Amino acid sequence: MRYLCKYRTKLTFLHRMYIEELHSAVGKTVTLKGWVANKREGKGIVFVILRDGTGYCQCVVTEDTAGAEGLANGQDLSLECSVSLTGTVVTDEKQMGGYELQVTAVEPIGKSENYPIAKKEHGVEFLMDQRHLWLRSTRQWAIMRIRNRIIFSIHRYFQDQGFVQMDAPIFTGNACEGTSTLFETDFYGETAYLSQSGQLYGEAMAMAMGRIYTFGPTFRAEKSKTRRHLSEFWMIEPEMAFYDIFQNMDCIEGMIHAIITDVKANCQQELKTIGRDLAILESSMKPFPRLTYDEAVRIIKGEQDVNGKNGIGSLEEELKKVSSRLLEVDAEIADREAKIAGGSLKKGEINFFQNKIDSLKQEKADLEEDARNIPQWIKSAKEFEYGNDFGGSDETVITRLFDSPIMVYDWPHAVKAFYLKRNPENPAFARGVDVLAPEGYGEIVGGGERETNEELLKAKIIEHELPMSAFEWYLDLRRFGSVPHSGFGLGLERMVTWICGLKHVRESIPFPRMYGRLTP
RNA sequence: UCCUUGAUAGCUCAGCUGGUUAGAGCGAGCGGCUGUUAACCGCUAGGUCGUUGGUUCGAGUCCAACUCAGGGAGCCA
Repeated sequence: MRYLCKYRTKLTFLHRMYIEELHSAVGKTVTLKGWVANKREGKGIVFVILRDGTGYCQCVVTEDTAGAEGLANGQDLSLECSVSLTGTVVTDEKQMGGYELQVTAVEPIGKSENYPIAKKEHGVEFLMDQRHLWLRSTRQWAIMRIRNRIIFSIHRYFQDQGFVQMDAPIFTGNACEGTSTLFETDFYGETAYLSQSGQLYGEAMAMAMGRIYTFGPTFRAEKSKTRRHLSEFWMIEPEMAFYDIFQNMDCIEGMIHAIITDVKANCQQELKTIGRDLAILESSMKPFPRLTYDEAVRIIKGEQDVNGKNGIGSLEEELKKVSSRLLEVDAEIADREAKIAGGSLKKGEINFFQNKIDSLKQEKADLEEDARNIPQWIKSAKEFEYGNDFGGSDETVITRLFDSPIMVYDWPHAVKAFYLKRNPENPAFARGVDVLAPEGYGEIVGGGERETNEELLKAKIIEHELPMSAFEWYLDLRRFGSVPHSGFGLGLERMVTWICGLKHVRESIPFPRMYGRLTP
């Protein structure tokens, strides 16, 4: 017995493989280690969908190949228990991944009883409470792998060009844009804040390195309950000496193109799993339209069309579509409920109808949400006052008209941050730039050219009622070798959300921290 | 902070204008069928209807307050 165990361990070790490597092992005997993602049973046969983090593979256990003990072990497997399966690799086009394992040995590792996440739709709150387990689901697996790829491609984009990565501090003493959205904490008796941006430190480092980027967590105590907000999120903030706002825009565009190219090349399976419409990613590979604030405002107010489409008009159309779809959904629900009530259906059909009704109800709830929101958006777009910053709804109105991200620049200086440079030709405007993602995703990047003049900066700091003393070191950057420079901040989670086409940012980060959510 | 929607079994939801022992499907347990891909058949267990108070002969259903959650505004990436 002891000998057998030793031998088996050695054999297991020798042939241990990851699912993504199976293409090189057709006809060979290998061992896969992972978790049971799904299981279907028949008489004398068990189908196990095994996942090991690199992919999914159907493994078939029969008495013929695995023996009576193997079959019994296979039958005992439960959802999400861990197991080591040894068997022969065969090709099977019907399977996800294209391969199947004909199992010869089943070695249970860790049990799993009453796994809470079922093969059925769940509510958001329930899933969020189970986030530590939800991450194992196929869809979440795919999203997290795409997130990983995006992070990697961002590093590569900047490293390839010679940018230096730097880490900005998390504890900060100064409030960058007022104190209302900062998390306060005690720092040896002093008040410290959790960083909401590494930008000012990035500027200092750019004067040392030329071009840098930060990549770290940022914290904002905004009590926002929307699909775009997190309290803790990751931001990439490049800062480039001797770049003006237009070179800055080139850099942003290049980065986003690099991310899309990389994700498309390396995450095909993942994109397919989440059902992402790739057309919008394709059309985002061209240069992004660059609009001034003035142009963007005209579009939002419906005074200017884009490719024959009107912003407000298209929202009104959308509203009509929502109402008519709502009627269809209601009719379909009523129809299916009547058929179930009719009593002539078999149990399996009732089950199928019930599932259908559940998802229709979900769609109905979403449509009703839209029906409530869209009129508000139309109203706020019509009433948009020149000179204001864009709100979420304004971004929705304008981005619906484009099939790629757009860049809006030259904002009224009064509504933007103190550190932005004025347009030398028209000081009413600040050289800020926002990148708005299409499909209503809104702002994914905010940035601009920085003010280089010490006196203008001081005036702005006073205007924003910020404590001058906290910015002395920052002003030093203008006193000693000030140069034109620019930078931007990319919200990683918003980027992931857009690339994956998610409904909500909470799925774009492993453990979201948001208003009302601190666990798990 | 404001607006809006909601809270009924482990999960997803019914429960119409207040009326005797609160329902379904999934999941779980047991048994049978099946090279299966969230659609097979049968049986069993499982709920003080978010909390508190009120109206009423009678409240899951009506009213008020609170708590929690979804979405939106503001603010932002």
